[in-house]
Amino acid sequence: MQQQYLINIDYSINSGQVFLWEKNGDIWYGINGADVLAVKENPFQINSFSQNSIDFFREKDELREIIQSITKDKVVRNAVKQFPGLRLLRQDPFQCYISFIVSSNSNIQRIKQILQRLCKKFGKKIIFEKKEFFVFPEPKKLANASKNDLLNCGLGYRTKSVKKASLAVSSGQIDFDLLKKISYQNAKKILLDVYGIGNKVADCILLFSLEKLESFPIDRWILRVLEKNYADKFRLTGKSLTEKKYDEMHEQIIDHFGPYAGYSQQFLFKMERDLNQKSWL
DNA sequence: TACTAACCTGTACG
DNA sequence: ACGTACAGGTTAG
Repeated sequence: MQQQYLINIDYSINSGQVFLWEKNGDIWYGINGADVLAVKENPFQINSFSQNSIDFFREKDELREIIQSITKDKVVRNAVKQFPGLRLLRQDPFQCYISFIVSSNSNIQRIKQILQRLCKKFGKKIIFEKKEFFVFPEPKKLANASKNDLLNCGLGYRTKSVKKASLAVSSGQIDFDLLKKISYQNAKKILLDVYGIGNKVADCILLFSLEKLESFPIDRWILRVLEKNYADKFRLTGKSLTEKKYDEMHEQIIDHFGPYAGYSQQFLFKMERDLNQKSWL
């Protein structure tokens, strides 16, 4: 019964958490901050340019306990069964932060395109396993970028958000190490002060890069899952998700799914998008 | 407090 | 082909 706690790289990469990944043969290559990762399965193996081990695939998570904890109903049970080995990923915080600011009102293909352009224009070029990569730019670099250069990356109206958010980091207003240490609620409050970050984006950053596993990003896909399967359980009044409603819903979600709710979100999200045959990377 | 339109831009439909 | 809607949301009013 250990089998189901192995890691499935395809599921994990293709679940909307990351954008700067490419598959080459049976090896996935991905940008993670200033680092480049190379990953393959059977057996699972990960190499990195930096040689630092950051447990990107959260191999040390107690999946057995987590899965048991989130399996509170048959919907999650099905999703977990359908995607064995799907993992949350531990991302570089700054890259994650910018990625999800860029994701607003956009789609995966375009998000990827924009982020690739940012890397190419502002990131350092490195050679890893005989291949050329452009890593993710440093906060300072994006904070100092000209409006025009950013626009040329395809950011559109998100240019202002990216610039301000980068400045917030380079100036020290946003300190990811600190955010990791404090509570979910407090860290979220701080993130929400940044222009361009709302509830959903904040929750993505907290879940995917700041160790807040109780975070449960609610986007239109998850909303669909909840409406379809949990209409009786969670209050879903009205059309739009106002800030207050988002908070209320999160509270009900934690009550139901527990402290690892973020993992349940990832399974449900993956399931719903696959069901609708939406494309990934 | 609750609700809506507007927002850059590429791409998928009709 | 060519216009229009829509995309993992946020902000301003």
